[in-house]
Amino acid sequence: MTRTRIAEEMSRLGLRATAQRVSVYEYLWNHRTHPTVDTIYEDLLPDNPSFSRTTVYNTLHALEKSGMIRSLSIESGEMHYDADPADHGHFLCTHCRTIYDFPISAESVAVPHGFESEQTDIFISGKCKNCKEKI
Amino acid sequence: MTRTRIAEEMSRLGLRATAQRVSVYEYLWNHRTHPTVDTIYEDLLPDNPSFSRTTVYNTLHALEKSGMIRSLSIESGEMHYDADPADHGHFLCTHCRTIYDFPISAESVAVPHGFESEQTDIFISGKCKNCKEKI
DNA sequence: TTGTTAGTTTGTAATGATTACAAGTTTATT
DNA sequence: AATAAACTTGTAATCATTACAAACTAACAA
Repeated sequence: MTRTRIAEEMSRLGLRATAQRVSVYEYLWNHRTHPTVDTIYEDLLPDNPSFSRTTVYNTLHALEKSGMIRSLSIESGEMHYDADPADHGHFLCTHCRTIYDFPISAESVAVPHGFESEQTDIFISGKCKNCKEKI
Repeated sequence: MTRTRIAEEMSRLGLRATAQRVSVYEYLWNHRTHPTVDTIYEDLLPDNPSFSRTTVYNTLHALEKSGMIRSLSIESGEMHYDADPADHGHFLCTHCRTIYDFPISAESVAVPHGFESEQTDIFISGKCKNCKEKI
């Protein structure tokens, strides 16, 4: 996704497409590892020396509110971020700490009658295929 | 559940059944509201003046490790605790902040082939029935 | 163009949940 | 009773996140 298209998408959602915001989203789009605020900040800093950690926080909150991205509290401690806001599950390997995406079926998310679901998080932790074979 | 039976269960799992630990578990057993560390601490303090917040943390970690309870990171910020370790979903009402339990079906937890699931968390947030009707 | 205003960025300081640690206490075992 | 291991407690540190205020930037009107 080009920076121009990212900027257009932000404008469409009523967000000012500042250089910093575009950079954060571009980073998330290109790094599907569900990075933390700190990883994003540290990786973007070399190319944007004036970058502030607070800007990363502000941007992520704005993007999440507008629905462009999704936050994952799959680990206690730090938040992770995902450029894909569509419904899918997340698997955290307790050995290598990798977070994997996986598809979920519609019936997975059946809430009780009368309840209105706004956001669904399916977090599973365990051993991933790689680690299971290596250990 | 009596304190004696709680103590027996702890011993069975290789945990020392101290008065403090039994109190924490007894509290969780009787309060199915998924309380936070601070709520547990504040509520138990009047009857146990020497109680320490650190003991609540230590106890909850020990109980979780042994499988007697479950921790929920359904809200960023504070951890919630649940006396029921069996698989079930949690619904957080974004209006009244109540956390509801709900049943989940077996197919909800289908991880990719080769992956080994150790823990499953299904968190849904939205408006609960009560709040939807009142608003 | 210039001025005005609202929105954004940035750095620093505060907050608040959690963990680290060490000294004291309790429990299980001999 | 003696000993060692486990547990409790209070205090101090840690660390992600938020609050805040000043500087900056973009949009828009006169």
